[in-house]
Amino acid sequence: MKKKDKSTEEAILQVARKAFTQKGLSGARMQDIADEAGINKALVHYYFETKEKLFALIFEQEFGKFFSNLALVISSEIPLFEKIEQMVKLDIERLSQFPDLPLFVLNEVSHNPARMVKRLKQMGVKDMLGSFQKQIDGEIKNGTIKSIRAEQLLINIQSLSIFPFIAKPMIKNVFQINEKDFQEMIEVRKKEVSLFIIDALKINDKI
Amino acid sequence: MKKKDKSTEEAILQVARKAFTQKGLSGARMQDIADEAGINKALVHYYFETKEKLFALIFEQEFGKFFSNLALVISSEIPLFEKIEQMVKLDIERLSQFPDLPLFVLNEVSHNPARMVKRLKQMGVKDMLGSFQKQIDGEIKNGTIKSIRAEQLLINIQSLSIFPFIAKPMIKNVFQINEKDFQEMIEVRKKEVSLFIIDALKINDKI
DNA sequence: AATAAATTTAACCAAATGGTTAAAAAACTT
DNA sequence: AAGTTTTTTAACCATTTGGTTAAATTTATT
Repeated sequence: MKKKDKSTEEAILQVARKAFTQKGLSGARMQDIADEAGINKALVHYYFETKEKLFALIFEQEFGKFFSNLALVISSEIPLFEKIEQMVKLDIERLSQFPDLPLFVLNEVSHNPARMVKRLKQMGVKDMLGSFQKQIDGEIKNGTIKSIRAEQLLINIQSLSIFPFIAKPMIKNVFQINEKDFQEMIEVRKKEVSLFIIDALKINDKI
Repeated sequence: MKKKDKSTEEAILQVARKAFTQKGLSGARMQDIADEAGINKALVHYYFETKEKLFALIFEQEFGKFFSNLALVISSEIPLFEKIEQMVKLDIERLSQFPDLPLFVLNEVSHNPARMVKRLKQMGVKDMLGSFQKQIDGEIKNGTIKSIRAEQLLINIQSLSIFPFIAKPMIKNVFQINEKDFQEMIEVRKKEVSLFIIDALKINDKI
């Protein structure tokens, strides 16, 4: 039986997303996608032609999610520390919703860097970086924060936000915690990571 | 023609490692492994029986590398800040040698968490964590560092060290840098990440 | 209701893939 | 040198897999 509340196309996309994010391009099976969507395999091809095209579609969507709103926050006109707080919060909340996202995106970008190039150009990455660099250089000159390159800071922010989701099964095993504990740990991070970063940046004006 | 400087078995392992780390379990092909090792496919099975067994072997080796010496440093009897420095240096130097390591290990752990469980027990992870927690709690009581949980600090250290390697192709594209630039950036991180962490921990004794 | 268009399916197909087998070749023993 | 064991290969095999086709069914259109 088929649920008609969602169109067939949507149903396929939803199932394919799950399959690809969990098993990757080579690990996912068209037959499984069809089965799980409750339809014939030929129908998947009817809507999306090839596995590669279906995958490319999913990848584009997920790649978009991966960067969603980040550019907006980075190039917004708010104070640096506030901006860091917002970036961390945004990242962690987004990833709490889509925990498989970063491993999937980074994995596929590694296997096929070309796939990302087009999409990156579409988003205004270059401008974004320029304005952020300026803000940081300003703060450094003001003596508000220690000297650091914008790229390094950006990488630090993203590392601290994203990595725990990539390493989730490892973390759960190493620290012997269950899903609930993990989510609590993430909640703690949502508050503490931005403080951690800000503390690392602040000038320690000992007298 | 075959190079006999390395035994066939070793040659297979070497080629298989490359294949699996780059393409994953489902993406790698036994035929490709045989071809690249310059031998017949049946010979791969002669030495390692099945793809799964060959993969498991490679995974164990790489998983070992992933944690190599970390336990030693964590449970060593040196001051906290020095320990952090050593951990970061160890991590980044190891990953500079094996850049594909973290994505491969974390990816496969995600796809099949069971694979890691045995190996984790072999290493003394539990004791390691206990002693580290004590050291940190000591420093907190001493007023040397801000309050933080050992797990969170450990995750922060690993995030900052490992993530850039996982995101390498993304970073190279976003920041428009080539391989050499990337390696220079990593060199900078080897020095700055530990300072970043230590600064984040230090109490800011403003008067 | 009749017709046309879109959707869905069952049955196939060719290529790829992990794995096997039996024989040849190489290395080792005596 | 003859015999034994180990290593290596060519040729297969069964299954899986992405993809196709032609017919059936459902959904518009008139």
